[in-house]
Amino acid sequence: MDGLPSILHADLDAFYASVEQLLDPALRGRPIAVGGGVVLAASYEARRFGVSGGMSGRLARERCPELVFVRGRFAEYRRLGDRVMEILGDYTPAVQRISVDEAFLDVGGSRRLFGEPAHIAAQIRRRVREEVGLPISVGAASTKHLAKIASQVAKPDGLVVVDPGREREFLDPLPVRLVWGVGPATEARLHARGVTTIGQLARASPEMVRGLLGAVHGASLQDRAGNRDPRPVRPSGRGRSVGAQSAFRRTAPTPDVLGPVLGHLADRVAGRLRKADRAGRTVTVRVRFRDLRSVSRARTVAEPVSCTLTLREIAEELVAAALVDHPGEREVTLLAVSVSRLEEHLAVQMELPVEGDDPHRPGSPSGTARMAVDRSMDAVRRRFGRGAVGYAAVALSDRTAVPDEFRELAEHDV
DNA sequence: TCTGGGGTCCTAGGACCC
DNA sequence: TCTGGGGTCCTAGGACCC
Repeated sequence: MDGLPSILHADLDAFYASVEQLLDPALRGRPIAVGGGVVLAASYEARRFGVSGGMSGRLARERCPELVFVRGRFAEYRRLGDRVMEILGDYTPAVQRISVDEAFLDVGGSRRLFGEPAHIAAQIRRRVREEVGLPISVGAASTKHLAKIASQVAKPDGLVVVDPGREREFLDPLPVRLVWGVGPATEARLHARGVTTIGQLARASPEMVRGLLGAVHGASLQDRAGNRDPRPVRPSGRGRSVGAQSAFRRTAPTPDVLGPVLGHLADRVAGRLRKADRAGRTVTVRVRFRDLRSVSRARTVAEPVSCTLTLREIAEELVAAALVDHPGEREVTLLAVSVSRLEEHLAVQMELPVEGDDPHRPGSPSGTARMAVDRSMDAVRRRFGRGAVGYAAVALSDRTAVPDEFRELAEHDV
């Protein structure tokens, strides 16, 4: 798949930490971590000490005694990420945003206006630096996958253009871990077969790779390694599921403790669904035990759910079922609730007369009462913010608690 | 390093239908 | 009576990504 390098991948460097250093000059050049109990992001200065995202704050401090912790200004991350995306949008409408700080662009149609892709990439980097004040790395190549690898190689604060005809030369010596879809488990299996570079994966026997990793996964990884994965840049679609989870210290799984946690999670999930005028038919819960093993239970219902109380009840039943199946587990460390098989579903709807009183039906008398509760909560929140009313965030989580603003940054569009 | 929170996709196997 | 074979929907778990 040699061709003109018209795909760009733009990725802000150590985004949260860079924003903090931008907003507070005293932090520049110093090792900083965003977060407290858990490191949500680390500056490059901190990474040199072995500090990385997901690490406990205590370990990070051990590795880097002069590490500066900052709380995190999440609204600023959203605002500055949006400004960067606006700059990208100046060069093409074909922008596929992957997360708050990362996007693909197809600039194939932008040559006449803005010049060659390499030139556009350089302009983007300069404008983001001058107009926003942040470092951004860009990769330019003939495919999304190759552009993404190029931007990773370019970091920090660099530009890598993979010229047509030189794709193999660029790709072959790189570690196989850089292939999109190769995580720790796949990497270990490939290493066990002596496959450590992308070139080796590209040239390995397809039978061996498919036997090792499964037909579909194996074939797609080899396509990527061989640069035969021509997926187009397309503006991101709507999400397929909505979920929320909460980790906490070891807790005996009694209904009086887990009920409020599930109420809070159901409220977050159902509130987002209603805001997007959607509802879903499959409810899934996940329960994690002390040893970090987890189990899930799911139920698909006939009528799409977006009501907080209904979701909470289903979640409670599923969690109870999971616990019954694992009677030996005396402590729980995480609960998750998610809703999938989403459908369009206007949150404000007519009261439909139906016989019986199944509260799970939106038109039933008690179903209508439930919706009225949701609607008035939603209205109060629209005026006064999410924290104004509702299920209190549960205080089970102390050290590991992550602020709601951070959760919102990770949310995909529903 | 014992691990936060948001997602996606894939697979195997069972239930059920024709 | 026992049987083939395909399709769909669903559940549980795993791997991966940002």
